[in-house]
Amino acid sequence: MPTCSVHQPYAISHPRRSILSDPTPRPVRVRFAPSPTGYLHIGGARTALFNWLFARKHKGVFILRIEDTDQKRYTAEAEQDFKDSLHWLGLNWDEGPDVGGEFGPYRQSERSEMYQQWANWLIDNGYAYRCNCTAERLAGLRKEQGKQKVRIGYDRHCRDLNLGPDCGEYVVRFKMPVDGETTVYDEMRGNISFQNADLQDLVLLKSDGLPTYHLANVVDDHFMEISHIMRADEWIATAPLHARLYQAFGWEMPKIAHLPVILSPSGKGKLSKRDQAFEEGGTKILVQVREFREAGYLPEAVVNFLTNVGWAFGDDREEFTPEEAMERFELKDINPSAGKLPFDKLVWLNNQYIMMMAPDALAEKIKPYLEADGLVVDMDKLKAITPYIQERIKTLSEASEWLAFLFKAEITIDDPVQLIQKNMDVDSTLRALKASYDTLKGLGDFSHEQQEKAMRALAEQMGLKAGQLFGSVRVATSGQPVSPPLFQSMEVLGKDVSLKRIEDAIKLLMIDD
RNA sequence: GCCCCCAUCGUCUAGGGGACCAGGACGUGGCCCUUUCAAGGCCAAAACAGGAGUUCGAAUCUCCUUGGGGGCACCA
Repeated sequence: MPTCSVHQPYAISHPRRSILSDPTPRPVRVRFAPSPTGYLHIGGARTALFNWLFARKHKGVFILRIEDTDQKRYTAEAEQDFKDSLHWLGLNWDEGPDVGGEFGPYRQSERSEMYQQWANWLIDNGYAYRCNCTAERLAGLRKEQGKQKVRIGYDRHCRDLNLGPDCGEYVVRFKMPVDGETTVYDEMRGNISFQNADLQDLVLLKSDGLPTYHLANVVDDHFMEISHIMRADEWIATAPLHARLYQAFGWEMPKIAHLPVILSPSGKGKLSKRDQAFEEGGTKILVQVREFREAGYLPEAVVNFLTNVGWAFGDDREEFTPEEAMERFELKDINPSAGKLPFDKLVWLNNQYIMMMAPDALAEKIKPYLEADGLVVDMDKLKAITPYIQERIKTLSEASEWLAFLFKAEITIDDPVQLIQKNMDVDSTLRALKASYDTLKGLGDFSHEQQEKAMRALAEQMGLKAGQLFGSVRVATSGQPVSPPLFQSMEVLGKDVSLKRIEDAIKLLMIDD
């Protein structure tokens, strides 16, 4: 028997908003309410995106709310990453930490008093109760249930004990109806029904005085006047609890839609940090938004990409702006089935966006990635060459592979054999390089047009195919069998450096021979 | 084990009873273009998970099976 005093329930009248009787449609207010316990996950970003799209479509308000009630897992660094990532994607919030708003504070740790107050209200009105079962008892219960291959959860030991606030360390649990059923209307799926007998008396307030998600999200959504909830699939199972909570409080429940989750490319479970190590068809699997940024994807491409997973623009269009998407965005059009991210499509889309950019703007975007790879960037050179790599790079970070030879004083040719083109040998290659050297040296105008004119004539004169002659010079000047167009490259490289490199290649080939 | 959700080409999807021997995109293969690599153009292979039912008619509606996913915490 419990040793602590029995708490007598009493009814109090609590001031509360009643919007039940208000027939006017609510203004659209939606929120992204992440728990910053790690870096922003791409699936979280998709949830945020859909909320944002919906808010913008309806000229509503998009709110960022930080759910930091799990003190053990929350980190400030994670919260910063969430904000940075959201900003990077262009998903700006109208209310939230840093921007404020009249429904704040927007960090749950700053609202604990409110949750306690409403938890007490539930107890006082017979909708919830204190439970002082120890963690050991609960663990034992679970173990026993596991042994018997049943899972009925908490046994409601304290449900009718009417424990008072002086019963030691306690949690507050919701008194779920034991019979009947609870139906939740999902905007995408329609009615979802649960037998109350299958539901549990979940914890609302933890023993540290902080609320669980269930209490906090209901109280906050109500007082922040959230009109529509769009959250991940995994919340379906607890949706009936939330519905009962709204009912107990006498509050109107926001309309709700459960977004499909993103699956792991491995085919096993949800996409998770564990998938980061893998790749698919040569494309690295990315999980956190910051990884997409680091890998050189453009935020516009990522947003476009994400919008088309779980929802489709229609008209067989793959490329569109957020503005175009928000015009058509409807909850009912969201595909309720979970799916994988088609990374190959992102690679393609990113290249499409890169090709659409103004070359100078692209050069500016590329610069930091080159510098991150240790290159000292000459902006004039970069801008001059950018138009020629624009259709070749899939990501910004790939630019280094294409351009390093322009920004390095010395290049190395791994294997001199690379200088020798198809159907050629050392001698013919040496002749070709020497003739190219003389031809290029004789040029007064080192523009790529003049180079090409002269070199084509040379090829013909020597009885070589353009690819043979140009290939040797390409390797000589760039150190690579694959490079941006040869003459444009040499123009940017400059006449002196180009000739020097051809000379070095000739020497290399002679020594090697 | 129990509860819930989901199911169209390899992948992302269009499709809301006849307009579908199922359309698009990525990827894949082939051809063209071409100084490499790309980009671009053309062409091709490729799917309604299975079974019952409703209906004159089903990818579309219902049920069952199977498969996948989620949940069953003092985490969100």
